Amino acid sequence: MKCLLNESTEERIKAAAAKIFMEKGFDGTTTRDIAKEAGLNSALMNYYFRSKEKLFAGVFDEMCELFFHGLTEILSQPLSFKEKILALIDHDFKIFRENPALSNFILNELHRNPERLIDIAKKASSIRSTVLEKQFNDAVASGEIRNIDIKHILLLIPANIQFIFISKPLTMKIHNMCESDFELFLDEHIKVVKEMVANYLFLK
Amino acid sequence: MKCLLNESTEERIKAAAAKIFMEKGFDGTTTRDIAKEAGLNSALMNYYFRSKEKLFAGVFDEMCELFFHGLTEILSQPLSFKEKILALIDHDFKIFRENPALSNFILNELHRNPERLIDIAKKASSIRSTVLEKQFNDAVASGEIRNIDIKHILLLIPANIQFIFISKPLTMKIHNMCESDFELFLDEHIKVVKEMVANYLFLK
DNA sequence: AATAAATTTAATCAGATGATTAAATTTATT
DNA sequence: AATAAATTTAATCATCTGATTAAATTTATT
Repeated sequence: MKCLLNESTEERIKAAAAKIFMEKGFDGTTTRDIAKEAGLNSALMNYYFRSKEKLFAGVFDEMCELFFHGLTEILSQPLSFKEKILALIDHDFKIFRENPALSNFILNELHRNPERLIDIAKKASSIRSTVLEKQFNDAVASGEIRNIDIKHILLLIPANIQFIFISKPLTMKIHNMCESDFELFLDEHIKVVKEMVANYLFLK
Repeated sequence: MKCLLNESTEERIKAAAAKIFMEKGFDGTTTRDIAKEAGLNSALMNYYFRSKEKLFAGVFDEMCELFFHGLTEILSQPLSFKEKILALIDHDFKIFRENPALSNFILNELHRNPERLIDIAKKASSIRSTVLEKQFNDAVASGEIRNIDIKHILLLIPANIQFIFISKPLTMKIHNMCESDFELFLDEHIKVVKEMVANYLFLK
């Protein structure tokens, strides 16, 4: 019986699982939660995915692709280093804005379960690109970019993009923001971030 | 029977709970985990704290005090706005460095359980201080501080201090850092952060 | 020293959880 | 149309979990 909505059962389970795992984390999510969200019977988790853990691993893998998408797509493009940074900021800000729980989900899971790091390094391989490193060094040598270790840059960018989403509940509460206030704040904040980063990193 | 170490049973349970909750979160922690860590019998959770939830609430409350300590202690001191920012950076960096899992713990819990925000606003009350706001406005008017909404500053500072700890597992993996490499990186990074923030915020 | 109160222990409970099972149903193949 | 294969369902299982219970032990009080 193919489902009512022309979506396969497997896909329905995965979509429901992604939603609930993102909200409640692995431990806080029961197979019955997922089944309810999908409108299916909980035995199907095991029929299609063998275990809750394997279902989670699949969801986590896909979310990591999304998390690192900016790095993999932007940093390998034929752009100057400066252009890459600005493009990365725009790209990542868009991704995280569309998936506000993503960062918290991935980073918390890495605290909870460091073994998942084993597979994750591959996805972040573009960070370790020697091409990028050489490009960076040339930009420093030409006086275009501030002379700091590239590792700091690769931390400053996600810090200033992701933290606002990680701290969203807190920020909204402290400043009494409704959802639309927060959206306006996001628009402003990304401008501040770009200005600050440019001001510090780009010397000419 | 007072325990071997001259610490009360209640304190031993709380300390063990804080440790395990910080590692595994609420859902991932069992009362038996805590009992084992404390070297006690799990029925004592209920004897002393009535429930796992109440034990957690006590631990969470204390961790929030620590999380907001910089804000409550530094922002109310008789310092210029600029001095406050620099003092806050140093203070917070020290707190989070000593408690690297703190930020992830608090912020993830607020995602998982937004009801905890009800009590949290009180602890962050110094953020909403009219004294601070006036001081900030004066500093802007005198051309000392960049003219942006203070909310952005109150986000940039924790972003650049806390994110490095939230993303610690990932950063260490990506850059193949051992613990001492990471400590060195921290020393460098805080310098970069201070320089970037000063460069952007402080106009004279 | 005897008694009361507090604390601790070990066993047990009721409900929840991931997983399994077997039957029912649907889809695919002959 | 009959049969086989795949999918779904509902019940059940074994284990775990927070909580309770009653007995044992320790500490405090008289």
